[in-house]
Amino acid sequence: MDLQPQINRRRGRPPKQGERLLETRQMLLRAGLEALTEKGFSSTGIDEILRRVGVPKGSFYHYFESKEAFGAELIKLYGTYFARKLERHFSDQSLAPLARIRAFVADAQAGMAKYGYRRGCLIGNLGQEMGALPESFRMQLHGVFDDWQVRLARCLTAAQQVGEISSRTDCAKLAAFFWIGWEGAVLRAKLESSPAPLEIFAEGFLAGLAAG
Amino acid sequence: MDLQPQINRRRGRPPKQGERLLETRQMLLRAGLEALTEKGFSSTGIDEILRRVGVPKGSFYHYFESKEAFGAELIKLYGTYFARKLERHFSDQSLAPLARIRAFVADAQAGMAKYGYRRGCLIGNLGQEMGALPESFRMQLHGVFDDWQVRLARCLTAAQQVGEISSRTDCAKLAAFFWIGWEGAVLRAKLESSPAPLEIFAEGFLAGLAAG
DNA sequence: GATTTATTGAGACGACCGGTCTATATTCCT
DNA sequence: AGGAATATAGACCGGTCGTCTCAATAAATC
Repeated sequence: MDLQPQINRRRGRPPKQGERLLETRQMLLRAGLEALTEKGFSSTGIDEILRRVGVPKGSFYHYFESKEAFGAELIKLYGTYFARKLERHFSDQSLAPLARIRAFVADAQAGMAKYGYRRGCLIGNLGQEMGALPESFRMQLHGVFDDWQVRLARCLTAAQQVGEISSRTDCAKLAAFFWIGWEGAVLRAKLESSPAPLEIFAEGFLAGLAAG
Repeated sequence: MDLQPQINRRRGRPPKQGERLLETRQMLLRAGLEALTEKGFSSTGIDEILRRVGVPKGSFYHYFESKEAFGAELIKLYGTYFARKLERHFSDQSLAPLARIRAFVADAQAGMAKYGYRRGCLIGNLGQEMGALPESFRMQLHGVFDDWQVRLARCLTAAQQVGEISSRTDCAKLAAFFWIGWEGAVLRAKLESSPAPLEIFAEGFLAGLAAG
C-alpha cells in the first residue's frame, strides 16, 4: 500500500522553471497528514512517512528542521485547509444559515466515511496528545480552534438575523459548544468505526437550537 | 518527584497474611493510571512507570504479561472506578435527578482542576489513540462507554419521571449525546489548561434539557 | 533443615526512534 | 570551465522501546 513507483525522483538541483519544485516536500506533508490523522504525532515515525512516499531520510531533513517543525507545519496546513472548507459552506448564500451548518456536517461525515472512520481530526488528535508533545504546539492548536469558532459564530449570528435561532443566544458560546462536542463526536466515531456519534451530536445540537 | 524512598522493598517471598501482598502491583497500576491519563498509552514508557515507583523491570513482567495486558487492566480499573463515582452521584436520593447530574459534573470538574488540567479521561485518551493501539482495546473501551451511558440514561429517565425533562425525550440518545460531548470537553480543557470547556459544555447541555 | 515457590534485582537483546552526517548527482551562475 | 546551490541517498549514532532471562533471596511447606 505504500511506495509509489519512485517516479521522477532525480538527484541534483532541479530545473528552475520548477513546475513541481516542491513536489517532494508536498508529498511528505500529505503523507504526514494522513499518518497523523490516523495515529497521532508520537506514534508516527518519520521513517514510516518516508517509506510511504519512497523518499530517503536525507530529503526529510533537507525540507524540515525537525519532526517538531514538520508537525507545526502540518497543523498550519490542516488548520487552513479546514478553515477553507468551513468558509465554503458558511458563506454559501444559496442556503439558509442553519442549512449551511447542516451542509458542513454532512460534508465532514462523508469525509470520515471515506476513510472507514480511521482518520480523525488532526487538531483534536494532537490536542489529546498535548501531554506528550512539544509545548509550542499548544498555542497553535488553540489558535486553530479559535479561528474555527469565530467562523461558526459568524454563521450563527447570521442565523440569528434571519430569525432561525433566538436573539437571546450567545453565538460565540454556542460556537464553542459545538466544537467542543464535535471533537468528542469525531473521537467516538473513530473508536466505534461508525457515523452514529457524529449523527447523534449533530442532531442533538441542531435540535437544541430549534428549541432554545 | 518520583522514587518514593524504597520502603519495605525486600527481596524474597513476602509473608502470606499479605496485608499488602499486592502492594507492588497496585503501585504499578496507580502510577500507570497517572501516566496514561496524562500522556496516553503509546507515549508512556514502562521504564518511566517503573522509575516513578522505584520498582525494577523484572517485577513488571512478573505481574503483567505485557504492556498490552497492563493497559487492559488499567481500562478495567478506570472503568469501574468511574462507574462507582457515577453511581454514587446518580443514585443520591437526597437530590433531584438533574441536580445529581450537576453534582457529578462539579465533581469531575474538581477532579480535573486538582491536577492542573493535565490529566484527562483514560478512556477518551485511549479512544483517540486507537489508530496506534492493539485492536483488543477497542471493544473494551466501547464497553466502558456503553456502561457509563446506561447509568446516565437511568438518571435521565428518573428526571423524566419527576417531570424535570420532557417525556418526549429519548433518554438513551441524550445520554449518548452527553458522553460524546463531555469527552470533547475534557480534551479541550486539557488543551487549554482551563475549566472553561467543561463549564461551557455542561451549561449548554443542561440548558438544552430545560428548553427541549 | 531441605525443598519449593514467589518475588526482586540487574541487565542483555534486537528493533526502532529521531536526528546527524557525508557522499553524490544535477543544475545554476559567472 | 568551474564553483555554488540544491537535492537525493543512506549509513550511522546514541537513546529508548518492549521483552526476556536468570541468579539471588526469603517465606512457605514439607
